[in-house]
Amino acid sequence: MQDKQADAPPLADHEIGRGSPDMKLVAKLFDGFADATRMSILALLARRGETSVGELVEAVGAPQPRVSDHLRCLAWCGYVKVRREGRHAFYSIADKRVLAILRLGEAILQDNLEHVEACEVTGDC
Amino acid sequence: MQDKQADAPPLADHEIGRGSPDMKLVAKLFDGFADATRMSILALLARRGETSVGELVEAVGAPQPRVSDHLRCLAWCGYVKVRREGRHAFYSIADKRVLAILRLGEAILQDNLEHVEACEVTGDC
DNA sequence: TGTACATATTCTATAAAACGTATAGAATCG
DNA sequence: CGATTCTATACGTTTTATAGAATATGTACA
Repeated sequence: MQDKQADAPPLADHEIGRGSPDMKLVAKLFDGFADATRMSILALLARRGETSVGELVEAVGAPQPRVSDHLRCLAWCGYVKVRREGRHAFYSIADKRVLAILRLGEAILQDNLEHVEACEVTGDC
Repeated sequence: MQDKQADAPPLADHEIGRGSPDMKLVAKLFDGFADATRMSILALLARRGETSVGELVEAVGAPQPRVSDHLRCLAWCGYVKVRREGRHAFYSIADKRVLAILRLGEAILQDNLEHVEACEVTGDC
């Protein structure tokens, strides 16, 4: 177990939620990460780089319309970008900060695995 | 508009989603950030440091049971910790990586404000 | 020990989101 | 030009999660 308190200074007043102006938007944005299918897609793009929809469908194991739909969602958030070439569409991570968030999330998860797993069993939370 | 491609190298194979093992758990974890009430709570804790439930209720403007419920959720994820003192409960951010994620999320949002806002209007995504 | 206060839990209803199926658009190939 | 492939969209259904109200737990204090 490493030190969870390392790095990252406390937030200054001008950062985040001063009077909670756009908390709904921030939540909306993070919702992009809060789905297993989208996470699988992001993880694949993170490892493979630019990938076609067809390959993603095969790798994720979800029906094609669902993958397309989630890709559209991820594009709205600015997480992925698309390059079209003929009848193919190649997606890739559009913002490297997405990778940073994925890493942080995985790290937190590994330090709290038992808890989060238990939480999932109950359906609560 | 700054360079979104700065920092963060591409993910190595041993990182994230190798065969998509616990993508559901990762998604579950990020779901902690995907709610306006929870985001408000986290933002407040980030700025004020340790805060009692009562103060949070007043600051967030949500009914007390709801705040308590979301706090429980955040605690499950390991995002916040509680210190009990008499009949009071003082919550604080338990993991500074949470602050890092909040910052990254806000930064991405600011670069995609128009898009995400439009996305919210439709109810889609 | 009884009462007031602070926090946590339970339950039901409603709203949002994910799913599956069907289908439409667009481009290449025969 | 017809057929096939790849991707995107639309729709109805089901699940999930949030909100709200009522209530329980638990501590302090008179």
